[in-house]
Amino acid sequence: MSTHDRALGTLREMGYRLTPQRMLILAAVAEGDGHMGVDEVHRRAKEAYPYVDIATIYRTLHLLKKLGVVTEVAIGDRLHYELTDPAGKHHHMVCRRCHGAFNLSPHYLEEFHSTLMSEFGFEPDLEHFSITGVCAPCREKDAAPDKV
Amino acid sequence: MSTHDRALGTLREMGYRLTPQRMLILAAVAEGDGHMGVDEVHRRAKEAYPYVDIATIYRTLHLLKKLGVVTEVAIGDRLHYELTDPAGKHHHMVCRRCHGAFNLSPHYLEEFHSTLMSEFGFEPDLEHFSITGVCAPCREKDAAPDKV
DNA sequence: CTACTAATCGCAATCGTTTGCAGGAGACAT
DNA sequence: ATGTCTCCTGCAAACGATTGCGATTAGTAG
Repeated sequence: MSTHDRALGTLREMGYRLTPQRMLILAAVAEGDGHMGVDEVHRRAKEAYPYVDIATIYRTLHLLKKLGVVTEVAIGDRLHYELTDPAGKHHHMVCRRCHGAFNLSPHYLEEFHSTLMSEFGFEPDLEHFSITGVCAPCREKDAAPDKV
Repeated sequence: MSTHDRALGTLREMGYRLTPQRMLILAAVAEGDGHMGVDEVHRRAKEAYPYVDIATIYRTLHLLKKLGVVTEVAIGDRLHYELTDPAGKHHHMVCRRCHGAFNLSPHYLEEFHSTLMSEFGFEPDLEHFSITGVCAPCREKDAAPDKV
């Protein structure tokens, strides 16, 4: 049973209707490898059913996110979506140059989390967390620019 | 010489024009205590000159940010602006409940920064950094709800 | 002070996202 | 299969933010 099928079950269990649009949108996110932009989900969904409205894409992605079926990732200043990783949560490092997204184990944030808690009593939301920066390959390119 | 005056000088030095609108907008940010939303900057600027367009507010704030005169802070999902802290950079912890913003010394992120560098060669942008979460007072309120 | 030039502005159009609303369709009982 | 009840959808309007464009104006030179 795929993550995708299980997600359809989750919808029903939580009392939400299983509409063609929702199945289409979920399928689109599941088929795409990695993070998908809203417009790409829309484009894919329209291939199967041209009348899906962009508003439905947004509403459905928000619903799936609320159910924990998909995860929201900020890439640049746009939100992207991916099937929630069943092997465990992870964060993202997003490269400002190439817009590549790299997974980061939560382990690297544990200490930071507990420091904020003990020092300030501040409980940070680290689930919806992505760090912008420059990845190693792009930094190398900057340091030693190729002949143009 | 105030930070505000120095900022006007910075504009001229960098070859930008010193227009009434820019002075108004900078004054609005300087007068406000702490982070100001774009609409509040607009409202204040309009008090002195009712024709300032919201587009000018955005363009000017982006310019001032590029010059390092103001700092952009994400509060909730809206961007806010404050005069760049001359006493040194700081990050923000923003409470998801009360929308309060608390300063965080960069010191707390140093180790995280160097870990990402050494482990992944990833150079994170930690300047434009704010952490969403729940502050101590709001957490207490949650734990021991008052009689309504 | 006047004239010139390009930066800057206000306006309006546009973008991506969200929301209100009326009609359409899942789910469930009969 | 039919009906009933809501949830859900598509449409269009609205929102905050950005951009193109012609008009205005800051800065500089004469």
